[in-house]
Amino acid sequence: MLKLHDTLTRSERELRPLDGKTLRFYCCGPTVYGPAHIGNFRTFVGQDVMRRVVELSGTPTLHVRNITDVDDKTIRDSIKAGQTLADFTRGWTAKFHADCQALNLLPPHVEPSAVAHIPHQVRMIETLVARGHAYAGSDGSVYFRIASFKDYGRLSHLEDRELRLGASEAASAQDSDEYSKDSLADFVLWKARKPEDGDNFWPSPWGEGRPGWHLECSAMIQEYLGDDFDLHGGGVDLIFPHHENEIAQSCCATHGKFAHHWMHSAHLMVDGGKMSKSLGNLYTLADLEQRGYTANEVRYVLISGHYHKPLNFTFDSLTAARSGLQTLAKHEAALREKIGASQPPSHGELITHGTPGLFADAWENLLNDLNVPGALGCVFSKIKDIPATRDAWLSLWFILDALGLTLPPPAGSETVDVPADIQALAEKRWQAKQAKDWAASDTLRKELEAAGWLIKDSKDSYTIVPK
RNA sequence: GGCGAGGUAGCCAAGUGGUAAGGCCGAGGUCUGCAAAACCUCUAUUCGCGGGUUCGAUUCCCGCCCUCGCCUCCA
Repeated sequence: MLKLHDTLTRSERELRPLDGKTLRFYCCGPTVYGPAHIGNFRTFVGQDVMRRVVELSGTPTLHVRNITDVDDKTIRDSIKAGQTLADFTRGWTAKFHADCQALNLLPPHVEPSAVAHIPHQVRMIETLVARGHAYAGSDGSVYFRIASFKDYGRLSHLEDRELRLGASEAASAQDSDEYSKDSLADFVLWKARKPEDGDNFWPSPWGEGRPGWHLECSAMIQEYLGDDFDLHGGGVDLIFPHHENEIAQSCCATHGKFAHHWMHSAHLMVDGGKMSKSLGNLYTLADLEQRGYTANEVRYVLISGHYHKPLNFTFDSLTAARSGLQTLAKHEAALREKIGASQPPSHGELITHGTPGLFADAWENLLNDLNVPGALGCVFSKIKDIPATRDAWLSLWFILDALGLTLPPPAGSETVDVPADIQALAEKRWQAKQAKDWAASDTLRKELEAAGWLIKDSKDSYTIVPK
């Protein structure tokens, strides 16, 4: 049974499905107005490890992750791009899916889009208005009345004073919208149509407009997971206001408790500082692939720190990931050959037949609040002396699958096309070497190196690899 | 200012009231004509700083310093 830190109670709690069968959880997904960056993916990868551990423990999951395809940024940028909102977000959603697949993320069972659930959101607002938790402002927007929910601030542990402080700053901004609210800290559920929204508006009992950001998650959670569900996750920055607002909306619109467990991932930092576009250190998967790194290497880096601690991303860590994966791959390949196995077992096969076995210590680390670095340490400690048995091999894959790691071909095993002239030079060197003409042999090797090729000799043959 | 998360070797990063996993890099060795690969060995008397509790603290308590995040549209 997985013990997972819970943000709300600030303690580690066992993650038990409410219905005793399936772990039902929701993760806040991306806003599709551009490529997701590796910081976003740190959160998704962490959630993926959580899901894999739960499933490998024998508990099936119901994983729901939304696509935010309507908000200020998607509208703004789609208009800028001269595309309809639907066309614009479809493209970025496809890119997101491609990245997820490259990173070996298990696809959610349900991936609802905000635009496809406008009626659900409108219904939820109607309920909130009917129950006195929401009101229409003078500007045609609808707001949630924070004062009507006594537990507001419980997740983020913000006191009334802090909430008011934020509100007073908003007031100083003199945004005319703010005056439509009863309290400056109230947040918007339905945004009245504005000229800059273009064609992107929907009808509602309060006039044309579009839903506020926080509402979509609440509405789609109710639709797919009900009033109570097991776990909700996201990055730490979503704790406030996003998740706080979700709790308020959902608890007031339903009679449920909403999420029974909260998982938040710490931020990814770059070169010791925060990631931001202005600093030029915001990387996407494509950026890193262009520099020659693989998605699997990126995944390794993203899980190499505990999800609850800030992780510093550097290119050195990416290089270290490559070497580490290569070490694992080498031993795994040798083991596989010895036992005559072919393809690694699939996630599904491991769920039904897999056990931690030899790597029980690594598995314990994972069950202990997803201690991935600890688990990796256990794996590396044993991998060199792993017994040549099928059980050991399956146990290894049980852990690797929990981490969602795939292994690259061991270095030197891949076949590369060697140009004929290089091939000829290499052959000439081999002949010189066979004739024990070391001087000629070394000269030819240097020539080959200058051309970008390395010669690796073995007892009675050699291989040519690109430098 | 408030709230929260962190500060462990050159880099990344676990962990524990009893004297510091693992990875990467680096060094030495075995092997090799020399390399490469592989394998072996080594690399923090010390866990941000100062106090306290304790037989004993990196681990608990107090104070301080630093980093990061949130404080209404950021994973």
